[in-house]
Amino acid sequence: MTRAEAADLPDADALRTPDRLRRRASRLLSQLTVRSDRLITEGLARADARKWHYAVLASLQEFSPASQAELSRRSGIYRSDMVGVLNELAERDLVERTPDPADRRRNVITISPRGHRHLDRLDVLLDDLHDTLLAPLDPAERDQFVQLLTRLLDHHAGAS
Amino acid sequence: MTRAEAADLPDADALRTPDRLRRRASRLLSQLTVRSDRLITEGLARADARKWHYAVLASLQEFSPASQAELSRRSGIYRSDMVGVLNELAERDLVERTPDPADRRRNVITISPRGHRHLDRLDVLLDDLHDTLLAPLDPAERDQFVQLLTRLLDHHAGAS
DNA sequence: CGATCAGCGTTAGTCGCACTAACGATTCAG
DNA sequence: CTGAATCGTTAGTGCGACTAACGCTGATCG
Repeated sequence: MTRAEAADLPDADALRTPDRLRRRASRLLSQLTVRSDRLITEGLARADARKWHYAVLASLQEFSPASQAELSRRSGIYRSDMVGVLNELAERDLVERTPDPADRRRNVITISPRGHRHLDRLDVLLDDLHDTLLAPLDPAERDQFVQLLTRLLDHHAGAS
Repeated sequence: MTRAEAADLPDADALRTPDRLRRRASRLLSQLTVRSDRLITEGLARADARKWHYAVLASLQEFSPASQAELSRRSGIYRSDMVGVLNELAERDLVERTPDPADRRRNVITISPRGHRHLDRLDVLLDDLHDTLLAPLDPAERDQFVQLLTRLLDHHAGAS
């Protein structure tokens, strides 16, 4: 019944990881995240998109036009990196960037119709990718998992 | 009762993240992992250690002396990076590295008495760090969390 | 035996991501 | 009016996962 029955495998545990290691939540998290990131990144690449595109477009859809700094705060992307992301989005005509007449330090970022359609596509794509990511879990467990992650993240999202 | 009562905060949601984003397991994972990694790394640094030190020492403790390649497979550390880790461990006299007379390609890595003691210290340190990492969860939830992570990781640990 | 292929330890280097520092320009606060 | 804060932007750091290639050794097999 157990794995011990596989006695015909000579040195089957040659690549076994010590339990001490396997049980550590920190390790499980980072290992799983590497896989998750790869899955998502490759999936989005097939749609000529990156994770940040989604983050910015989603933020824009929910909170109408916004400045770059505001998008940065909402999406968690550093404003130094936001520049490049918006360049890519503007190249693809998913977003329009115009100087703010009311405050000439700011840019006003607006999501375009193409941007909306693209976001919709990314949403179904991501649903799909998350379906394979969470494949071994049934719906209730997926909710639980997301809920646990959310609680942990919220708890550690305060002061640095 | 709800957060809506905080009406005295003028534009309280200036840094709010769209729900679309917050719910994605992939995003929760990577965000949480950044925090978790930082917590662990900083905690271990205070004991003059790194994550990999623990991984290697734990592997050694469970599977007596081993070659570098074997340690690499068990711990998930690339053998190109294993070199540096073992240098650090050897510097600290936590590990001994000697050429294998039986197979002159290999090195035989042995954990020293100091290494055992160090590993024990790291274990309690990590227990502590994980306690703060998982602080918002009660014991049952922590088990659940680890179990869900394990199932997901096992599922995605196959062919790459 | 000899040739070939695989595994070992090591060095070097790539790529992407989170993050910092500093800049000129603008706006806000005292 | 002066100093502080905010904005967009450029450049660069540090680190973790990962690849490529090397010289050496050992195993395989005709």
